[in-house]
Amino acid sequence: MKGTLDMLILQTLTLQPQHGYAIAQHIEKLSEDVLSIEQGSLYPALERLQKKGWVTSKWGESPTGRRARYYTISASGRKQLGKEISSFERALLAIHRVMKHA
Amino acid sequence: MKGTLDMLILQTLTLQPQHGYAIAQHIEKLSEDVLSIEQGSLYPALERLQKKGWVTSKWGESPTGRRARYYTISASGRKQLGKEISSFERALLAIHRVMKHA
DNA sequence: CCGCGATAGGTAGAATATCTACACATCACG
DNA sequence: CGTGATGTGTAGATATTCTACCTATCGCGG
Repeated sequence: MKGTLDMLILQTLTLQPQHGYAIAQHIEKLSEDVLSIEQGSLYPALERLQKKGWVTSKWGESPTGRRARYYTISASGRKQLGKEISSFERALLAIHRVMKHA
Repeated sequence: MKGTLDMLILQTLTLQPQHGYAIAQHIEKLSEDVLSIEQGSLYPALERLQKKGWVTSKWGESPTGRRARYYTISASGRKQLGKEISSFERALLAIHRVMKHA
């Protein structure tokens, strides 16, 4: 699904700060492999979110001992997430109205 | 919503053959003005659908007496619509699983 | 009669998002 | 020693959509 990556990432980060690779794995696993987050989408998306101030990041160490950049959702990020969820649901309802005939 | 325009157009054409302007109006009205189909998206999309063989078109006359190109969904278009609906629903479920926590 | 909004079709170019395909590095395991 | 998993990232192509135009006809109010 196009245009939902930011929302999915932000949602994932509400659980806990995570590094990029883990975010992608989390989403793929929860979606039962329906959604796949390519690296070429993931990292630009994370940069985008950071540039907008919706996430912050710092270098850390992953559970496997490797260097990893941990992302944390900010207050404005949570606000943005709320907006994205409601506009997503709004659009969904609208599509539903068109598709379910009438 | 990105990537759903083709589906919405094809769905609209299952009701009856229609010209571009009417398709856009139909979708906008049914969606209660949540979705808006810009001409710059609509006509390229119709060309795309035609190139793929999912719709056919011919010149006709609109109820207001103006020249208008009428689009009709083809058999392969209906097949494609089915595919798009199921992949849409599949993706939707996947997103739901990610968003509704877990 | 004249202008304007609605109806109808269309294009050009920019912006955006995503994907494919790389490159790099470390670690564990066979 | 090689391969797959973990981890970050970039370059370039592709696709879709949007903004902003252009053309033309019709009906209506002033």
